[in-house]
Amino acid sequence: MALTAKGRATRQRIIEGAAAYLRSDDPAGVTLDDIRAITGTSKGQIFHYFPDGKEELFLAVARFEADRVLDDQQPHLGALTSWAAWDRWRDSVIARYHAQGRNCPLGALMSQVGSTPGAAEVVSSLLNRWQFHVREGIEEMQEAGLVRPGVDAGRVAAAFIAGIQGGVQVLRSTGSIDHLEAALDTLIDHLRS
Amino acid sequence: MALTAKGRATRQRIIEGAAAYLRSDDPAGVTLDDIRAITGTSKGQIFHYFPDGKEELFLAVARFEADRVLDDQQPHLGALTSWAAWDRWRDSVIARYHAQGRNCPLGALMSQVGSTPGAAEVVSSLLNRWQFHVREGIEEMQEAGLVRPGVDAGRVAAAFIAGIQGGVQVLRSTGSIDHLEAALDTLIDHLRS
DNA sequence: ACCACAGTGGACCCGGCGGTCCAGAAAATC
DNA sequence: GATTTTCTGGACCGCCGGGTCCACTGTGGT
Repeated sequence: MALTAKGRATRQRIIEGAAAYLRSDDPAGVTLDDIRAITGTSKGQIFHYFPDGKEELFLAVARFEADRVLDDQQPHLGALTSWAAWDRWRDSVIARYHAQGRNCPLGALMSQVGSTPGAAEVVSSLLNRWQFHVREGIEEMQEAGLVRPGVDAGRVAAAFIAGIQGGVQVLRSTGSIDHLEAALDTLIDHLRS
Repeated sequence: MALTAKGRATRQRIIEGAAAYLRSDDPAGVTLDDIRAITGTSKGQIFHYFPDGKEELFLAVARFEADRVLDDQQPHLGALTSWAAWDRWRDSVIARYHAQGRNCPLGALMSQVGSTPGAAEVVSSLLNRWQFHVREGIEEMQEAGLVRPGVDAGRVAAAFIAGIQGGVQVLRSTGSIDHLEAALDTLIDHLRS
């Protein structure tokens, strides 16, 4: 399948349209017809660009969204070298999810994990990269003498990832962002102590 | 709808069978026909006991599972009055989810949240009760002088809930229980410091 | 013994959704 | 400008799954 410039544009339009739609609705209930309508395309095009149908399209959306998640935290996430930087990162995460409300792109991915095998790998990769950045940040703080050397950077980074994921999940379920804030603040406190 | 003893038994059989099945499979893909087959019943019975169909049945399952989640952590969760008790609780949570692997009853509930309104309330209530017990534990430890009074019990309890939820979610996505352990250990460490 | 109502089984209906197919428009290649 | 390839539109199909219906079988009360 060789794509022309026009073809690539259409394919991208489908992915981004589907992503936006999945972000704002129950992923399980989204149909190809919805996406067709939203993106102003036709069934023919969807299956032209994604021969394996829904699964392939959703996987492409998952990859697209996974990249967005980390991009939205930059440049803060990439340079956690001072307490002020940590606070800025914290604020950016809170702000992002606060704005997004209960509609989480990652949630859409997660719920696909069970069904499609490739999705698990996308989520896994995202989580790894995320945790890596946090761990780097902790280690840099340790080198700068700002965090106690006894702290296990890998372990605390893992706790951050868990706390954020859980906080977002609670946000999705209850609409309250308190848990996300509590998790971030408590763990940053822990680093400071 | 007056239920005889037999009726109640059948109704319960449906709920428990459905719960077990939902626990071990992708919730979104489970059909009434699956449940009918598993529980050895018929369509007629399902709609006899759950007139509103799938939604009502799933809600009943959700309530059933929500109770189980807390019951499985007892008696530890109800008496977090010493460091040893906290460790036992930690171990029981890890053991439970380790045994359960990537199949999480709460996950099934969560993915229903978007669709059915009642599910949100069930999850919300579960999370509240859970967090309440943890908070009580922290406060008791403070009263006993084992935890620094400066710790905000409510906030740290919220962080625990977030950490556990996130840890379980990572477990579901990647199959690794490391994040759950890291979250619990880091937060308990935080209390100890 | 009878009757009323709970319990049970399963055939059936119908709408929705993923997926197929093909014909025609646009565009690249020569 | 002819031909080949890509792109687009939409009619159509088949299956699957939730829900309905009704006939039949217990079962408990009087």
